[in-house]
Amino acid sequence: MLKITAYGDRLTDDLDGLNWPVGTLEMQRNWIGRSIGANVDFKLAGSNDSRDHKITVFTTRPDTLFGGTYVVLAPDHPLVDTIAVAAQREAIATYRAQVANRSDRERTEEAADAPKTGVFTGAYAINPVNGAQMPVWIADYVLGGYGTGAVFACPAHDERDYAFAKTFALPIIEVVQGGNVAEAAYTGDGAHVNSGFLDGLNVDAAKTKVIEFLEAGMLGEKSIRFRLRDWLFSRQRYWGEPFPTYEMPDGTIKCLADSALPLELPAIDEYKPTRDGQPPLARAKEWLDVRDPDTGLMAKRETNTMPQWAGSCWYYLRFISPTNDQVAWEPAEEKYWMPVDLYVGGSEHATLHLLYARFWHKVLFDAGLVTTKEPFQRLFHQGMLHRQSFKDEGGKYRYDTEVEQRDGIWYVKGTDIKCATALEKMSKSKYNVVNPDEICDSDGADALRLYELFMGPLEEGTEWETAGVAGTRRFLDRAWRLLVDAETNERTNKVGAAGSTAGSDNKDLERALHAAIKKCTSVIDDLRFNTAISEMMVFVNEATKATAIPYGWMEMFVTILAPFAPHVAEEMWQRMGHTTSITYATWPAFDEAKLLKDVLTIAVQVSGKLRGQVEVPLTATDAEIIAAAKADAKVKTFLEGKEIKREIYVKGKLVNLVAV
RNA sequence: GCGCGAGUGGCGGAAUGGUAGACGCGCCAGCUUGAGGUGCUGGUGGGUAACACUGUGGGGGUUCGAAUCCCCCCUCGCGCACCA
Repeated sequence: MLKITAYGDRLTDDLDGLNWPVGTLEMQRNWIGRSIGANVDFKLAGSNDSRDHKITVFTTRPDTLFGGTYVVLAPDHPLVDTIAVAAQREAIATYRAQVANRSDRERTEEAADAPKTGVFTGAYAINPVNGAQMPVWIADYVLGGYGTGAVFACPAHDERDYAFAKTFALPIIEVVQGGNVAEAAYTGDGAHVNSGFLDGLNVDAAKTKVIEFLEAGMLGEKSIRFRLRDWLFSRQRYWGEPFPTYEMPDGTIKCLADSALPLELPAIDEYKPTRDGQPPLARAKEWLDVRDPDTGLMAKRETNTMPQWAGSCWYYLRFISPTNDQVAWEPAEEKYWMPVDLYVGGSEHATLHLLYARFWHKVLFDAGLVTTKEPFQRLFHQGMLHRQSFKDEGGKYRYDTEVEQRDGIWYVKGTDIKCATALEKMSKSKYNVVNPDEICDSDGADALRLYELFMGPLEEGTEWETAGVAGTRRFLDRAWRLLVDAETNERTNKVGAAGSTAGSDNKDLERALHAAIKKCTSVIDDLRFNTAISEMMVFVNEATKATAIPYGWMEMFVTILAPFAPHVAEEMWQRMGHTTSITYATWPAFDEAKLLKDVLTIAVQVSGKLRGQVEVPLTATDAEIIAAAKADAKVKTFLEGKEIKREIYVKGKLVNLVAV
């Protein structure tokens, strides 16, 4: 077991400084599930309480103690047998049997207001805040494994307790104002009532005050609980890192000496557990026996292996010093590289790998082996590609090449076996993957890569459409032909020799170039590549129409294309006469001034509706622009007979004439 | 049930308070071609002869102006689920 719960607070609090998707941060918080509340002791009442038994409950709402009307134990709570009165024992036994019969599935599909079941134990507990006697019940909505396995119920302000109280006609006492407890539990904030020394306080203030009261009277204390459980870190499988430990005849566990590392998996004949239920490693009879160098005694190796996480929890650290086999990583390099600046990975890791790795990293931090408290500063989830899948009547998935459509219905080819279709994430097991090798063969790795980036925002995931690759392929072909004649495979003279400035009076082309540079520059940090590719397409479309392209402009274009289509860009770079890789080319700077047109095109609205467009010189004053807008023939017809109440000018964009 | 995210042409998607539909796929037309494909040029939300008009899941609101902000609802995806 690894004591991950000991890090629950830090794993929650340290999320605050991370640049992660908000949904993922939320999922981690929920998974760790920190609840801040109190443990409260309830003494047992009645004649049979000569023994010093008490029930400790955990609650996040100690402020509602005055509204407590009964206490519930989990059916398997150890006190049940002790406190149950004789008359109820049979009913309790029956109920426990019933609960044991319910499947996990049944249990987990239920919600807070699900129908409640339970049995009275016959015992009573005393409410520590007011001395009230409260019946003690058992019910399966209280879980033995969470908190203390016991709760006090305040039906007025908890949905589950409310449903239970209604079922068994238990009293409901309002202690927080704001809802209508005759109809439903009220879980919001409000002033306390019927609560003695808490009356008038809101929830937060009342919590603080009641915890002070409990602690002063030795009746309970503040308590933090986690939904997260400690981590069982062993598996009864072959394929996992073996634990470098062994068990001495007296049962003590020892670690292998450094000189005996690394411990490698032994070869075995069958990767299955043994007949008597031992893990597969128990099959390696000779490997199992090891002599303890200290005592000379024979000992047994551990047969469990580590789970898959053992490697994924620290591989990023090993990547820092991959060729050094003397240390796991070098401290100086760790200092230089850590934390990971950008981690791109699927959201399916949100609560497992990403939590486990953070935990290991914190343990290593406490041991002084890493210098950052968090491993992954920025996290980005790429979306998943989806594609149509086909499943035949027998439930077997089929490849798209195995099916055909007749009269709008899909069949397995040449048969009458119908197929259901669904849009699902691409997966080998769903037979709906597209083999990227085939696309590389037909259209090239650059066209494939470009299309994947062009499909939409990287984090969103979308439907794969193979036909779309044609678009990025066409774009690359067109870019290539700016430079190379398709027929002769020779340099075109559209782009002149190095230094050529022919075509530099083409303002539209220059604007498209600088717009593309600007976009490519900004999107690389944001990982929003799709719009950058659009801008490069605009440039290529413009350049295709141009008769000449200045050499320097072409160089800039090829440079910004390189990160997106490295192979084509590299070849274009060479064709332009370069002898060193484009990787070393300087990233071009864009010029804001070159993004401007010679004239401003101003949209003209009348009362918020677009009615015309006017072109004005860049030097026009606001007043001149508004005058030009009013003078537009089409605009005039909409102003006819109306009075202009307001004139709004949005710099460089539009004029809105509000007229009635 | 709770939490997070998303709904825009035939399709993928642009635009995050200022001309909705950039760019691409598909489709239509013209040129090129013996033909087909490729390539090039133009067109393509709906509606209309043309305008007016209409249009970003639905309803309401704020604003001179809303896909964008606010409120209610619907649908879909992901996660968690009787956690006291």
